Amino acid sequence: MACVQESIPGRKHRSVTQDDVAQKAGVSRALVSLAFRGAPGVSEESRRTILETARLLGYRHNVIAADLAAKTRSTIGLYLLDFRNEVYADVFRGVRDAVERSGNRVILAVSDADEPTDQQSIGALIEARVGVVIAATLMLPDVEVRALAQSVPVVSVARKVQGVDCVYADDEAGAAAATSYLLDLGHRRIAHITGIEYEGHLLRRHAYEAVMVNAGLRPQIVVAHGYSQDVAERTARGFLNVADRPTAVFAHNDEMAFGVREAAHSLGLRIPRDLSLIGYDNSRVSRLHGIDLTSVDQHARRLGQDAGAAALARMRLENAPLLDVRHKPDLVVRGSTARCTPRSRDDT
Amino acid sequence: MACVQESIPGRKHRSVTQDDVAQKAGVSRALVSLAFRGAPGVSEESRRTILETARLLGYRHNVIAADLAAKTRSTIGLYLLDFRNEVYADVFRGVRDAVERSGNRVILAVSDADEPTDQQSIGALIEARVGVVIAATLMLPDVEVRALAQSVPVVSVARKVQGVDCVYADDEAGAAAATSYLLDLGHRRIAHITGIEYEGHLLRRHAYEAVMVNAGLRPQIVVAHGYSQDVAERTARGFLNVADRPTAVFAHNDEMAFGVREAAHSLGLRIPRDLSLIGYDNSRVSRLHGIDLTSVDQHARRLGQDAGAAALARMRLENAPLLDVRHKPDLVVRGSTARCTPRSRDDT
DNA sequence: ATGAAAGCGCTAACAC
DNA sequence: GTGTTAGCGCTTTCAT
Repeated sequence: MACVQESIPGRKHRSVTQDDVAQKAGVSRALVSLAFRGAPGVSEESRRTILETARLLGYRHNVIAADLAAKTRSTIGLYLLDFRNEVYADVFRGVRDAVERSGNRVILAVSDADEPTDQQSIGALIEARVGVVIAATLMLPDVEVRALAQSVPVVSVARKVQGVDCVYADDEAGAAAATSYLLDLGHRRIAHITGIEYEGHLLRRHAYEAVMVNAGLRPQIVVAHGYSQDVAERTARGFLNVADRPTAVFAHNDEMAFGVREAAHSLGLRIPRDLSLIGYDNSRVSRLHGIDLTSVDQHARRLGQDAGAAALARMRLENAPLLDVRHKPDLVVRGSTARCTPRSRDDT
Repeated sequence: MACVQESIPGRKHRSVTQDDVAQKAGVSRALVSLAFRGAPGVSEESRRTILETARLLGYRHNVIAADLAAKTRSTIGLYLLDFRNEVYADVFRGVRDAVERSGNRVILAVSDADEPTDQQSIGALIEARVGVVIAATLMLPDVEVRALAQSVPVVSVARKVQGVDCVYADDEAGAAAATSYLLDLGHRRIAHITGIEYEGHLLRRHAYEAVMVNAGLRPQIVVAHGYSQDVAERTARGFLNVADRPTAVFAHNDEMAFGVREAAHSLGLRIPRDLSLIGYDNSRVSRLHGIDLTSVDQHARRLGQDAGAAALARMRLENAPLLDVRHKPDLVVRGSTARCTPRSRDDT
């Protein structure tokens, strides 16, 4: 959301300062500063007069200048991969839950799952002098993430990266559960649709492959040019429109599952009669009547909460031991999955 | 997302400064500063050496300190009412479209449509010394908004407020179109579900009332305790579960429409056979197969873009004339609305 | 074209 | 308890 170059100069201003308050109240700046932070060493009387005159003058504490003077950084930078995917709104809400009452600001950098801009976005956060970066989800290689972590502590959400704080769900377990469930329903031609490859997020794909191979089946992996509904829809129109199409699809996330769903419908395939479908994220939409999508819940809001807490902790103790929080995802079965029937498996 | 009180002190740091660069390059700080902003009055040679040593040292421009020194404010504060409602993610993306390449940061304050916290959230933005506040959507009374605008210029999105920059869609036109469409389909018992009252956002409701009264019909307005799907669902279970239930519902927004939809289904009512439904926002979900919700599009991303542009303009020219951008909303007809049949209108 | 000095609004030592 | 003195990292006159 920001970059170096030519910035609009910004609004000139003249605001009420601690000096103004000090003069009006007949005390020194320092005392005003102390009073305002509830620091000890200020008499009840002074404190009261100071706070009162401050209110009268419309003074507001300048956290920016305070950070500069104290050589601290109290703002948290939050990087979100994509706002079209509800899961990131959930992460945001989780972070907010955790940070809300702490008095720390959050500044945002949002990227795009079809054309990620991690480097640049995180750069902007660093430029804005954030104390910690919470990143959900980084597509950079692990080495690059560690490099970034040299400039500022990073809390990686939904992806494990060696060497930085991590909060994530067990993707392998989630993907394995989804794939196994489809196998149990009798499906044999099960495809997996995913997006651009990047280190550390091949876990779902690998787990799917492992389960398939283990069952003596041939994995069918379709790699789309991104992770959005649109991209998935275009891609799915291709691989669903063939004679030996899969009878079930496990999608990398709900967004992509929705794309597959739209494509299926436009091809006259009905879910789950002709095609079983599983998504990932258990988004609110997946729960709607008429959508009813079987999905894996990675409890994104919870991840956000933990990440927020981790960020605050990292702020206080620069050298605390690295965090590695792994949650267990849950498969939520709904109506988009059904037994494989002759109708769906018209080849056998 | 932030408040005054007891903030976590923040991370101590020690970063590379312009001083470091100046020393290493054998010039003065001032020159480094100039060089870095591409200001005139620096020889090509100096500029090159400075930029090069900066890169070597890993120097990053400190926009925070720069703003302080220059007495400017280059950060934009963005207030969003609720993240569960996709429309606000769209506004965000619009703002980003507009601000992206300008080099200005955006800091966020997100509230909750069921328990709004406008005052506090905007306060936090002011505390963070933003140059402009873009607010979507404020629930404060107009007077209060104008009061806030004393501290910092406000761009109101999706709501018209006299005395500040505004970017919004014509709610009366949108609501009238929706209501009229239901009338045209033969519906007579048309309910409108909306949330907590607040000044300036009664427009949809008023337009609905006007159209109904004009057609000689009795308006049925249901006021829920918020604007979310959950709240709407609970409320709808009540007013749909009666003998002379409405045959059509016009909801304040898509979120509420989804709530009504869930309630209807849980009561065994089918859409549109037993109940016609219209939402507001034309969200991505409304377009999904199986949802297919008739809705009014207020082009939220576009609103965000205009608001972002307005904010940047306001930063440069404090005293530019006030903006008042009104867009035309569009009714998008889908499958959730149908002619009123004896089946749905079992009373006539 | 370059440097010196002052100051943005605040905090942090240390003195009184 | 309260005031004084230095800065934080940067921009901005104003000299040179």
